[in-house]
Amino acid sequence: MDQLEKRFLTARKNAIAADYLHLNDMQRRGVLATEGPLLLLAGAGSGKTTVLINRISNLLRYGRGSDTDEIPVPVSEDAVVFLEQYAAAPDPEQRPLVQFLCAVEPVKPWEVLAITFTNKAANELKDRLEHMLGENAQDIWAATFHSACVRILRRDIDKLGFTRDFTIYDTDDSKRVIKDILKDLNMDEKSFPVRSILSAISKAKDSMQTPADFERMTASSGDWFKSRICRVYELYCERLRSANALDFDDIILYTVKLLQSDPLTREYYQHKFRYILIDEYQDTNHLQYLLASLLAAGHGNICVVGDDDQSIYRFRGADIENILSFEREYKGARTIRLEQNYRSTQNILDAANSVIRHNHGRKGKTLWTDNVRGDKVLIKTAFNESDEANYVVGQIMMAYRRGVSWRDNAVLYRINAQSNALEYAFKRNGVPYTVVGGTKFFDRAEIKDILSYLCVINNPDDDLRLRRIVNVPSRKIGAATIERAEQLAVQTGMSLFQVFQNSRDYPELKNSSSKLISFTELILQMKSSCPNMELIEFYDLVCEKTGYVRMLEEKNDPDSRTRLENIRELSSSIMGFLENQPDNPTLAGFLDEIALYTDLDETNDRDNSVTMMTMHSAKGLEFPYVYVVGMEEGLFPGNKAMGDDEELEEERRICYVAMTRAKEMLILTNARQRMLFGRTTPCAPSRFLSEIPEGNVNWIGKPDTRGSRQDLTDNRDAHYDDSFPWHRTSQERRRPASSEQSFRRPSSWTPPASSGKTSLHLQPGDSVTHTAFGSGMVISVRPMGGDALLEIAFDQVGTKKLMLNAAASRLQKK
DNA sequence: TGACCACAGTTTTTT
DNA sequence: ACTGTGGTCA
Repeated sequence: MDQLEKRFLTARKNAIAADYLHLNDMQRRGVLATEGPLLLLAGAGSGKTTVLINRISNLLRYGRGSDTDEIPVPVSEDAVVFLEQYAAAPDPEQRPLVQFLCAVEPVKPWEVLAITFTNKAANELKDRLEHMLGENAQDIWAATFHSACVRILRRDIDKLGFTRDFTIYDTDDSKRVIKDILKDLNMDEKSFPVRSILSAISKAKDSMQTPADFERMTASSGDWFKSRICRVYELYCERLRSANALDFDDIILYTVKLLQSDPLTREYYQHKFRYILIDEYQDTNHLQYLLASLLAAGHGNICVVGDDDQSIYRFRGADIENILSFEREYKGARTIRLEQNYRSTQNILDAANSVIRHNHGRKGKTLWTDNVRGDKVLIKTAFNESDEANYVVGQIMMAYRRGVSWRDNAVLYRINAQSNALEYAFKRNGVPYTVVGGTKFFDRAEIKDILSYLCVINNPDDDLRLRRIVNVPSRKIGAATIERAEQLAVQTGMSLFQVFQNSRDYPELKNSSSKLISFTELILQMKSSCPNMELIEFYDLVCEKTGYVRMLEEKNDPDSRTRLENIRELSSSIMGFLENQPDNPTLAGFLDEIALYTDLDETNDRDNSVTMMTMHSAKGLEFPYVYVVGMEEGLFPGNKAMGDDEELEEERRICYVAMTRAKEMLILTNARQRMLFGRTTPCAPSRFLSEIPEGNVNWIGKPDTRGSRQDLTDNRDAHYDDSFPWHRTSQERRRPASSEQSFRRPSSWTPPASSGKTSLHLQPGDSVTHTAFGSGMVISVRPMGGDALLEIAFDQVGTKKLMLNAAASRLQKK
């Protein structure tokens, strides 16, 4: 290689790097190292998504130009000089020419596969890519493991003996199947809990054990218990197969099987995906690892991003070993650590680092930051859970008066049950809050019912969902009838629906035959009108013709009203689907989307309330003020983790995740006694608290330095007197540049006045009574064209959105 | 076939 | 404390 070529290579690298000067050194290395296996260890708040996005943009712009010594075209002195100048002083105008000179096989969008775990993450990735790359980004496969696999299976699953219109069973569907099997096998649900059977099956699938493999394994151990479960597993697979259904594990499992068994399909995808990126690699299970390595085997360009310290999903199969042994699995892998944190203050990071250092099975990373030292981490020991809740709400109210928005606060807990005491205190003090998690929209019975109708219309042979809705609303088709029909279905090999249709031919169904047939006709009639209608009109038709809506209207109690509203809500998510997915606006397309998309409640950025959620749900989020409650032995770490090192380390990682959510201020609280599951028990402070260096904390009411009497008597107002390190105003504090700043409001902020024709003036925090929904608290008021959208948290029926003018006559301010 | 009562379980959650 | 479920009875 001559001198000029050497100069060219250096100049090329520098010129490409010049496009990424806004990144720090490590981030830029992650962007430019395009070839071969790469492990990106991205600590909390280290700008991981930014690296992913820029990495993809680099691939599309320059291909492997930044990471190869190839020189595709002869080099001229002029070109080298030009690049050297560009690298020294980049001029955006020149970029096209730079791209022309530096690119080595620029990557096509459809050659990139970017996999995430959640739809939310996938969408965020897509949005940011589109923002950076424009239309081009549309063709990048940015998807969750499951949606990518469904896409692959919809093309080729017939090679595995399913048909391409397979349905997807969610966890509830799977449970239903297990329950049915247990009944058939005369097995007791108490000795064989559905949950643990399901997890045993999931585990077997994760290690690619067929029921036969499973049997072989258990036969040698002679474990009767396991052999029963094995039988259930066997039947479970059979039933899903005959229903042409896949559960969530199957989606990955069969994709792996397909790729393993069918060379053509395998080679197609291995060739197609030149570059593979996998986010949150620490959360992958064994099957997902296999899938990734199968796909990457073609070009070998696999980049995994993750943080072993944030692996908190062991209970659902995540195998931390995948990330720990990446370098061993992929020869020649490079590792880049992103350790600069842009989120938290020094004190918060020091505290979090010290806690996580107590773990052994980890890669080892130490986060550092340029941010200010900030306030010390605050630990508050409260008397009991309601004292704790009052303290938290009091601190948040004090901060509010100083100009901190409600939404700048998050309260994190280990288990959902802890939210009760908090909600009570927040309600009583009129502080708006939102609980994340709990019952999901798509888990509500009425939603499942309506979706089941749609599934059955889409595919009448879907026995499972048919059974769910055949008698809802009541059509006088009872359990006995269904039981008999089911037996016939098994005997004849027909689906339940077919048996219903032919019920006149079977004496044992004679009595209910007319009811059954009018039901099947109802379904078929709807099915035939489906192709001729807009999906949204069809939805209304289904709601009406099935009598489901009428059933709820006739009941007319608060509960039914909520259900009706949810059904209407579902129609708006159909509209959302139609907006986003113009390519496949069919019923089948919608059902596919819905099956993998459980998380439609986009967190409303505009409503201003304190967020309450589990530490698990908080992963990936950040808040200026974070309260972690329930820092007690037995709760966090939980009793179930005691004495199990692996579990304890997982709890510690959860603690690390929770602590690193905080940007400015971290408050940890524990109670000296707590009522949980109806029992009050004394609690010792969590071991994690003592793992924080004393220099980084300020512990209020540490158990051995203060009596408990005081807390008992004036816990209601105690929080106003507690010292809180407010020695600096939040405006003086240095915060990293981020979009979160934009919604900070001045301290004089008052909620927008409600407008409109009524004399009712409401603002967040007001208590109201509604003639139908009972008493509640106004969470937000948003003016809207002469009217206002109210969001009210009712004590009995949950949070509702109402239009002020329409609701005014039924509302009264307390 | 539907209503009522007793009883058990109760981490964390996505797809 | 609370909720959901399964079994029993009218």
